Amino acid sequence: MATFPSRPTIRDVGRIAKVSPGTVSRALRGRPGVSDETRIRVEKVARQIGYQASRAARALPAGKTHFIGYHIASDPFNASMATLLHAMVQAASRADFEMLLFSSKPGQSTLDASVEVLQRGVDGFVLSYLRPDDPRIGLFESRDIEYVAFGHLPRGARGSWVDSAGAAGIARAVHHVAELGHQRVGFVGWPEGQWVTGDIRYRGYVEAVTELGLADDPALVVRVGGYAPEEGRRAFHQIVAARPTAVVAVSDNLAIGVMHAAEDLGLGVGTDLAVVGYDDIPAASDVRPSLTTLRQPVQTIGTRLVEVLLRRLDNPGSEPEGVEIQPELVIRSSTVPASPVVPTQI
Amino acid sequence: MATFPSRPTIRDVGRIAKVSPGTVSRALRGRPGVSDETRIRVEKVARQIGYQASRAARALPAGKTHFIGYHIASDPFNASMATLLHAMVQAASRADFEMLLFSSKPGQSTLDASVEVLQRGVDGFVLSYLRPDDPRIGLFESRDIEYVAFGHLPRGARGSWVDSAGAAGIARAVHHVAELGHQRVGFVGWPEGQWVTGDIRYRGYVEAVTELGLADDPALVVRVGGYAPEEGRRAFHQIVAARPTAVVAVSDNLAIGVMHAAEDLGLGVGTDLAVVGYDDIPAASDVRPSLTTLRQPVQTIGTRLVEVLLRRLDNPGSEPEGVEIQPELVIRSSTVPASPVVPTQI
DNA sequence: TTGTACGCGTTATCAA
DNA sequence: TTGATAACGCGTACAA
Repeated sequence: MATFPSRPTIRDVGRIAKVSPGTVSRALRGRPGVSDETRIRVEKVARQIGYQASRAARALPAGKTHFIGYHIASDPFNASMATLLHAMVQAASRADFEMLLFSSKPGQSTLDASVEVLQRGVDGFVLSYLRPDDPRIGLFESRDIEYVAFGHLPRGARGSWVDSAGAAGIARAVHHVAELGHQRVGFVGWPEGQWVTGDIRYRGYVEAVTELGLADDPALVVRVGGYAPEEGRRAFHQIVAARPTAVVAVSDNLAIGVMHAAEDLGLGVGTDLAVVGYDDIPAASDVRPSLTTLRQPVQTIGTRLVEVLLRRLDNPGSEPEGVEIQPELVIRSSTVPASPVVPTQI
Repeated sequence: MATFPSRPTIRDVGRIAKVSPGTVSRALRGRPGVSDETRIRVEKVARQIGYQASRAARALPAGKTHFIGYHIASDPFNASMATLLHAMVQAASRADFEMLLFSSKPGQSTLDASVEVLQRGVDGFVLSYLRPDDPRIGLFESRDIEYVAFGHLPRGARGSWVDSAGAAGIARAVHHVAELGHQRVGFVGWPEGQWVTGDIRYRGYVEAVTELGLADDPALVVRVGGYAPEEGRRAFHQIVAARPTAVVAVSDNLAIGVMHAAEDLGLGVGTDLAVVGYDDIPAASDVRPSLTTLRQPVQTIGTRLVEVLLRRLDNPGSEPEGVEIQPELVIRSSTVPASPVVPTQI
């Protein structure tokens, strides 16, 4: 690569390839109206001098920034973030897009932060942590901004989304422990109406319990607002009086908290109490007993999110897509046949 | 906020505030030559109509993109990534900068990926996973590109960096287990010369062992190339013949692997074998026994990284800064007084 | 203290 | 198939 004193521009390419800047642009962007011969020559020169179009200069006339915005939350328990982001960045780069990270300034709403980034220029958004009444949806839909959500959309939203099949997944978990002989299956979830995805997972629990004729006791259900294992621990203490012999949680972190609570109470996880998580974060295989869980293929999800978004960006009129990915039940040591004995009381 | 049909531009602000676009720019960017009265009026109008300068239009004439590039690696075991990125994004946004994520395309080197984003336009880089002979350093220094590294720099590099005090931290861990009575302390590290930070941590181990007069047996030291607990597990199997009663690892994930190996061998962690990790990832408090570890304040590190970089971006002539942050030894259940009994043999 | 005019690197339009 | 030219929205000299 010839070393240039400063960044080579489209004019440099043009001068060397003996064509006008306009032709260089057409050739490199794959637009029609360029002879194959010229296109090849231009591409070769561009490669040789290491030409890369300036983002800014490209965005200005075209009105397209080639940026995808992602609002990053402060969630220290999200162990899969690195994987998700990496997958998104990879998928984006394949289509010549880049991921722009932003977050809310202290006291600023996610909505306002999104508006700010939007005004500065992004072509679309990937949304996480979506609430049922999330104002971002209204904003984007009213302004025709493309978005795709990680997680099912609330009723009424007409956008694209990618999610693991939460209802089916949780139902699968309930079936699994039921097959092991458990009758009283607890559920540790998030507050109703907090996350769309959380509500769906709860639905899977209810459906499975009903279908299987398991104990349908409201005292077996508990909801927590956060993500930390500690919340799962407190949660289990709240339902232990209802004598669950198995617990299904909406996340691995909460499930690990349940395991800690069992330890507090002298209950043996796997023996006295079966526990199932959701996500399959690395810690799920690190804890002892290792945690049975529903594996969410985060990498695939990240890739699909971006692919779906880019497809809509390419043809704005197209139908929104919803992609559901079946989570895989990974059976480990936290679920073994139910103990015939009633668990120890506190 | 008045709703604009499309993005409000600097002209819109000017028209409403009854000043020229030039004055709007000067007022909003805090440049001299604007009366306080005018500046306040302009700022008010800008706020009212929700004006945000277009990134592209701003970058073009100024030659400054207000982007910080970060090469995101695919490391599923990096549980702190979300926290680090969030801290960096926050710190950047305070100074009106944004974080741009990029990664290497399949088969592409980190260097080439960096050159690509650089040509497209970024003002500086935050570097992770830095190797002693990392070619990025030469590139950036020869082209006067500002960068700051998460981790100590290799000898000869003259850039800024932020790191936890790895040598002091590991030494602190060795002192801790020595105080508990351990004489044969193993070390699970990365291959020499692989990561600058890894070599420094090893130095802390050697120094402490020497200073304390502990067993200085090469068979107590083992290095692994990866990050997965499984690597730590294999590592411990390799050094168990040297009869360590304590092990210090360069990461929590490796330490957790050591705990698994102890389980394989029927050794009780905390009783037969003391284990210390590094990082304090969430899983460190999830495993049982909970893991004693050196807490790396990732959030602080992320903030400082960006602050240090921005300071150099502001005054390019300034001296590079090196910031060392003391890790905190968090004592948990994996380190208890040494057992008087020789550990079980395989 | 403020306004005007130019240019940044690219893409789109229109003419050749 | 190609070249010339006019934006795109902003920052900044320079002029007023």
